[in-house]
Amino acid sequence: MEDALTISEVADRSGFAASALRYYEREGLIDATRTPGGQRRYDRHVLRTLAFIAAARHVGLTLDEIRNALALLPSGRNPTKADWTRISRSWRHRLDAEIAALEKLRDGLDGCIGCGCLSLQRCRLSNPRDVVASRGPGAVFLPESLHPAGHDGPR
Amino acid sequence: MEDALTISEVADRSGFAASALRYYEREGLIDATRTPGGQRRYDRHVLRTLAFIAAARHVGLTLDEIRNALALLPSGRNPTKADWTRISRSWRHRLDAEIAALEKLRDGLDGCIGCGCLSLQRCRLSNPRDVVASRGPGAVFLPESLHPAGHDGPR
DNA sequence: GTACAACTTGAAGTTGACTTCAAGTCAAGG
DNA sequence: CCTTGACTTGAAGTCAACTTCAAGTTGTAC
Repeated sequence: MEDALTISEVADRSGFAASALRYYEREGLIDATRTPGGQRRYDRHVLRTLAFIAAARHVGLTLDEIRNALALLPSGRNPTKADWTRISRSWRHRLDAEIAALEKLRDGLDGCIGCGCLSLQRCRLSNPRDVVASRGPGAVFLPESLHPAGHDGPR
Repeated sequence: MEDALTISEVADRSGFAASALRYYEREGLIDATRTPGGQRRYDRHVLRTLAFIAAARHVGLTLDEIRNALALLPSGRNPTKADWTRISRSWRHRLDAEIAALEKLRDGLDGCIGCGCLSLQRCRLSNPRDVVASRGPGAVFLPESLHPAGHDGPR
């Protein structure tokens, strides 16, 4: 069958580096069969999974979250359109939340930093929950909906 | 003068861990004077800078970018409202761009993954720049293999 | 004047998502 | 059969943005 793709073919077609594909396999996000000699061979099916992973990473999901999402796919049969729709639906919420948070931040800019009132005590920009850190280390400010800096796509 | 804050006071008031404040100082984002014994003392002014840093991190700027932004502030006098406005203006663009990208992604979800057409060749979700490797032979992995399941609309 | 919390430093550790490397093995064309 | 490029592995390196640690010093309350 012509279904068997080598790792470099998958790399070329998916845009992921071969090393990333091996990493994803170790992490349990994709799988591959092996030739008698031990080299990986991929079903074309993996390209769709990789497209999903790329989009999910784009949205800011961690590999851990993506693994969980992929676990919702049926293991036996090929995923249907409804399957993909179901697991991508949660992104909607995440995206909506992120967009809302960013818009709030943007609108806050004009009223808060823009007006020069940037105050730790009052400003919801820098202290959105008005919670002063007695909580754990770091990242007190960042609502979870926002992905931290260093948002890099694949490759 | 009551302007001199210890590192733990600044930590409490800003929400940053003391270790982060030392790190930011090493990285040139904030500065501190020293007691004769070598302990840090901060001007209250630093709280505003930290609020700026927190908000900027929130937007997704790297410390490097933030350092550059802070460099635009006048070094001698206290920053005025106009100064903060000026350097935060670029965030507007960044935020607008991020929001636009997320909205595009979200809207793409319904049309792209949502409809089950998730295709590496065409989908702007996974292939946002429309950079296609060699225009391969046709629809290699278009959802022929997928069940033509009932049309469940988005949402 | 002493106890003790708060502070100091440099170095090393952490996390996530990979990449790079070294040294060896496999697959396919001629 | 031979060559050559693609592939394999585990280990180690990278990056940002910190945190943690160990060992020693300072500030201040009593």
